Amino acid sequence: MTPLNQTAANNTSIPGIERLYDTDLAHEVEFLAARAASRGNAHANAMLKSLNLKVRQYSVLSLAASGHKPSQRELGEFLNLDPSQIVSLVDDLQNRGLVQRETDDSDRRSKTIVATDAGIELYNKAREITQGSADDTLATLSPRERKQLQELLLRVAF
Amino acid sequence: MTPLNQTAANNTSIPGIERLYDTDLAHEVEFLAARAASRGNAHANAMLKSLNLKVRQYSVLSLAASGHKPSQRELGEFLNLDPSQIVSLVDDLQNRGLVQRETDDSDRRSKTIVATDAGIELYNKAREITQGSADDTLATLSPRERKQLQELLLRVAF
DNA sequence: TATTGTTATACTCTATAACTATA
DNA sequence: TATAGTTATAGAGTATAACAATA
Repeated sequence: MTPLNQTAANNTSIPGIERLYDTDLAHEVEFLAARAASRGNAHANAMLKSLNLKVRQYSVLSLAASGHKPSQRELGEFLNLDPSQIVSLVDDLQNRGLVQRETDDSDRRSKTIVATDAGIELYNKAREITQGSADDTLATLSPRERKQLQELLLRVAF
Repeated sequence: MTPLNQTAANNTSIPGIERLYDTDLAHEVEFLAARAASRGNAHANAMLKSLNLKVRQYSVLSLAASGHKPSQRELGEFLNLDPSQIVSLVDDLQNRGLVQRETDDSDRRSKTIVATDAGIELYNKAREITQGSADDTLATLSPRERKQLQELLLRVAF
């Protein structure tokens, strides 16, 4: 519980939030993940604004453009979103001509979401932007460390 | 763009979202961080319900109990929250007798947030719960990997 | 003038339940 | 009876601007 970086020349408490790096909270993996994700999300949203996309929509578009023909239920499960949220996300992308709903012939309740040509084109632009955004957010990591982080998160995320 | 795990005996597409592990999105660090954080947050919220706390409130309580006497502005910066959100979080905790506002004598605009005895007591219980929650969420990692993840996230989170 | 906390407000996101069509 | 998608709605979270007190 002693503050970090206290020197003889500066024995008053350190100004700014660096002071709080010393707390229990700042050592909790879950807190750090949430903060990192929140920052990354905010930065990506800001950069995607040029395409009138948010990270949420970009994620759906990405899966729609993957060729795997996910159903709405699968999108919801993969993105940790409620089915009703998927409806409005897909509605929006469909109204913009970026994705299409196709009823699954083997189960006519289910609708698979696929990107249109325009959707794929926009996705390619968006992907460059999000990659740039991630480069910014993860700039403090070496390529090897970034790969390590990716692999560790993959095992926690699913 | 070829699906994973396709065998001769199973050359139709794999059911379930595992099919989507093959996508670009599933390899994006930012997406994985967001999903991991979302899951961890949901699980911790569910477990903290027994103390009538949410992760947000727990975070404020933790910093209030740290002995570092953070101001509301510092809480907002550290937790990536708007000042007005801090007001209502602190209001709530204060109404429950868990934290107190103390006006900073060196700058009478600023209010430092400190935990009461009851707040510290509840925090100790809550901390055990969140540790258990993190143990669940991070169960797939070895202690060494967990430490690695913590250190990598720390460098991305701030 | 600028900053801290506060209030008010609008907006977005989230969670829930009920409904339909299919299975 | 159960499931995928849809709709409606209430609740929680977020973002913005304006204000009072203080610097």
